[in-house]
Amino acid sequence: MKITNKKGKQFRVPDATIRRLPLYLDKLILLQQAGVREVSSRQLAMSLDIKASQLRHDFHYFGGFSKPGRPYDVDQLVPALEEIIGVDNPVPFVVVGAGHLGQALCNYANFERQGFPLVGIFDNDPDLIGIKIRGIKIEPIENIATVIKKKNVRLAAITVPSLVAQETAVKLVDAGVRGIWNYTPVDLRLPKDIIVRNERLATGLMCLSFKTKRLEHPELISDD
Amino acid sequence: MKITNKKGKQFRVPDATIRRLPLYLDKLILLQQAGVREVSSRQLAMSLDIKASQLRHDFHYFGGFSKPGRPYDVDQLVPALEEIIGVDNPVPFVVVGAGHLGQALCNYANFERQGFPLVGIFDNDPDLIGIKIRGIKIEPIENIATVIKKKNVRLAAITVPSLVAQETAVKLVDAGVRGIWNYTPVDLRLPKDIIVRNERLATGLMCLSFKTKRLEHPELISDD
DNA sequence: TAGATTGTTAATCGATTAACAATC
DNA sequence: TAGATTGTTAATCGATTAACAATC
Repeated sequence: MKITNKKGKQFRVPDATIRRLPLYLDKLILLQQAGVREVSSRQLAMSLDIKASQLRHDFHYFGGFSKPGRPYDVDQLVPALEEIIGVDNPVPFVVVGAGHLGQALCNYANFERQGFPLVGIFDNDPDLIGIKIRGIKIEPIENIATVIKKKNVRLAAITVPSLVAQETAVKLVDAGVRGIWNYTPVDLRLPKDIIVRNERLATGLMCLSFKTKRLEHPELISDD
Repeated sequence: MKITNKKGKQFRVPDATIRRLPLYLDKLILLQQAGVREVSSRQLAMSLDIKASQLRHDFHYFGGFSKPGRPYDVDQLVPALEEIIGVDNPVPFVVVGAGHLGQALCNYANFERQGFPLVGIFDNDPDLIGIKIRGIKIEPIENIATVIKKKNVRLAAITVPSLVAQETAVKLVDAGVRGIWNYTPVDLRLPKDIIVRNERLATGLMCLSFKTKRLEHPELISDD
């Protein structure tokens, strides 16, 4: 991803770095809550099981979080990363589909703590409509557009049945959603400028299975 | 990951390749169910949004799925990949923690279809114990060891509260579990030969946020 | 045969790690 | 000062892509 900073200088941030930024922020918030004021690249990297030089290399794309000789100031670093990642202001999101998975997402307290307030839950099941989860009433799907426009929602999670995944996604995009967190096994067809993140549950189990299988047959492995 | 094949030849399979194997299998099973008999690297790669040469390169580590000039035979490729990934025989797994997330995982029909039968659900909440999900009764956590040993379970998903995540993981490992699918935000400390896969829900939202934020400010981007 | 396809190697590209001067 | 630390560049490592002979 190529981006331009405030001074107009263009630079390219590797995808691998982008994927690590949330992990850094995650750990730093924990440290902050624990009252830690300073952290070195070595400490922070170790807790994330990566090399310190990799962390400094990542930070170097954005530059100037500290000075040579001084460790990082946690209270400075947290807001700096929040701005880079785009969670310096709260980023509201909605969940479409209030089955078990949808409700699990809604109940996940960490989202709010990390700057993602839940502002809407939608489902078409009459038994669910009206029920409150974390203070949010489940609304019928036909209300999606209204809520999204009113609350200026940019992100939505989809946990609906496969059969209605595509049409749900289209409704969301039409209403203004820019990023979709797709928990269905469907390949959504959406305009190129819409970011889709697919969470494929079963592939996680398969990766685990592959790796543990190798470990059950030591004669088949030789770790280096 | 370095492995040795049946002829005793050692070779190293890149992690990136391992991560793609389940995706290949996933698509191929869909094709098989749709009655498709043959597929070229080009077709299969396109549906996964990767290059055909990458797919052939990946397959080349395991070798011999087809012959030059002939596309792949779906009915041959599926079992071959299943064996490589380690799902040629059913791989039973259990879910510990029957809250919304746990129940969502239990209800996910695709696991069974992909070779991962659910054989146990555990929770300590008296209101949940005894309830059946997909024919499986929720049992108290103290029963974990018995079930795992009896059914020879190697994989377990943890969706318990953070506070008891570590002790739950230890119980599982002591009972014989080799791979843990960790849905808690806790860094589990376990023996090195135990494979842990962490699913960090909040980082998914953060990645989405980063990318959509850039797209909202076109002046900050220049995609190449 | 002509067109399509695989297996396989080489070339390119990207990501990680090491090294170290500058600094506290 | 001595030890620890960052920012930054160069070196290494790994992953992707291109190219093409062999084959159907």
